Amino acid sequence: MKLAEAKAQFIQTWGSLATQWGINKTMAQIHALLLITPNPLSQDDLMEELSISRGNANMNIRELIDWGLVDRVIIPGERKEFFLAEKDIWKVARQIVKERKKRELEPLNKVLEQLQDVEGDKRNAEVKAFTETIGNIRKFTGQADKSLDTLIRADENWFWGSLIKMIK
Amino acid sequence: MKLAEAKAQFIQTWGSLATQWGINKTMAQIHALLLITPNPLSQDDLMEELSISRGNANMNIRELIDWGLVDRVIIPGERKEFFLAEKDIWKVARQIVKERKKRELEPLNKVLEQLQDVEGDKRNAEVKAFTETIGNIRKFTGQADKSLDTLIRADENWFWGSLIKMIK
DNA sequence: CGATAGTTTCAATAACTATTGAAAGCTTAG
DNA sequence: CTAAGCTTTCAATAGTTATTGAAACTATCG
Repeated sequence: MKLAEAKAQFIQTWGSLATQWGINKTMAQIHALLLITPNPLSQDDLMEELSISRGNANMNIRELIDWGLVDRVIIPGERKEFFLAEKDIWKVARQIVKERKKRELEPLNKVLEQLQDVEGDKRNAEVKAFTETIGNIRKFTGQADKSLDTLIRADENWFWGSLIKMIK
Repeated sequence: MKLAEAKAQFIQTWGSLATQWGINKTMAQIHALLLITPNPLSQDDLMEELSISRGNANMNIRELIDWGLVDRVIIPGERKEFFLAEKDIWKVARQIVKERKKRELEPLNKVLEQLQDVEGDKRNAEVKAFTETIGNIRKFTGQADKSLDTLIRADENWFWGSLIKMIK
């Protein structure tokens, strides 16, 4: 397979995978392109390679920076801004976990906490089923919360190493 | 908080969380309602409680069954079909991981494998960066694949227990 | 075998989300 | 200061995905 073809396929695969995870396709494609490009790219480079508009490029670059996956780079002598992605996939994964945890798991935990105490007779089957389910979900999300914190702080070798040892 | 209100909030929270993960809102809401309901519900019950159409209900119930999260239940003397959700959240989570792994991670691994060998000079910076990134992603997804398999097979206490011991 | 209760399908439509592109806003160099 | 180069915003529009509802289908009962 030729490089250009392989690049295109990677960008497109990454983009469609992202949509299945509630992530904007363009955002994933920009990220994919930056991941496989050794040097920083300008907004115009991204627009051209991916055939996207200025506004779209701008918005999604900003989002990627906000997620901590891409950095702005200044190249001396150039007026334009350039962009560079973190290449260490383990760091990328941890960063994504960290952000999604903050944006989703933590708010969910707050809601569940409020739902834990409903008024009503505890002997009523409906009330009982509700509080029980919410309680179990809370237990689960609470454990997930702690474990993800550890994972976020973890060093690659330590984490996979321990997990693999634990598995055997 | 009153039960009815709490139920409604849980259903709506679960539904909007789902959309952030590429899961259909109605599917998540039906699942949420079945999770907090002790007895099996009919399609008509679901349609009424969630104010959704027959077609929508039918389609998403089928999808939930397909994901292994909901079971069809026959109640003697009743002509209708009833539906019941698995209440053990740990089992639910494992089932979701199992399905997403099968539907997404495994196909991704196949694509990455093909992308691994591109033609061209290995000393070329572009070729080098590409093969290196793809290689790293493969290493990562390969490890994730194995670890998820273990997690899927794992028993709750064993898994969290070991993870917590490992963390400390 | 109808008649009836229940289920499934699917084309039309609605709702939602992403994308464009032109205009406004900055920033820097001269 | 102001013109040129570059970035950001946002209302309009396109594209995508979800939902409806009526018709077709299937199973069950007397």
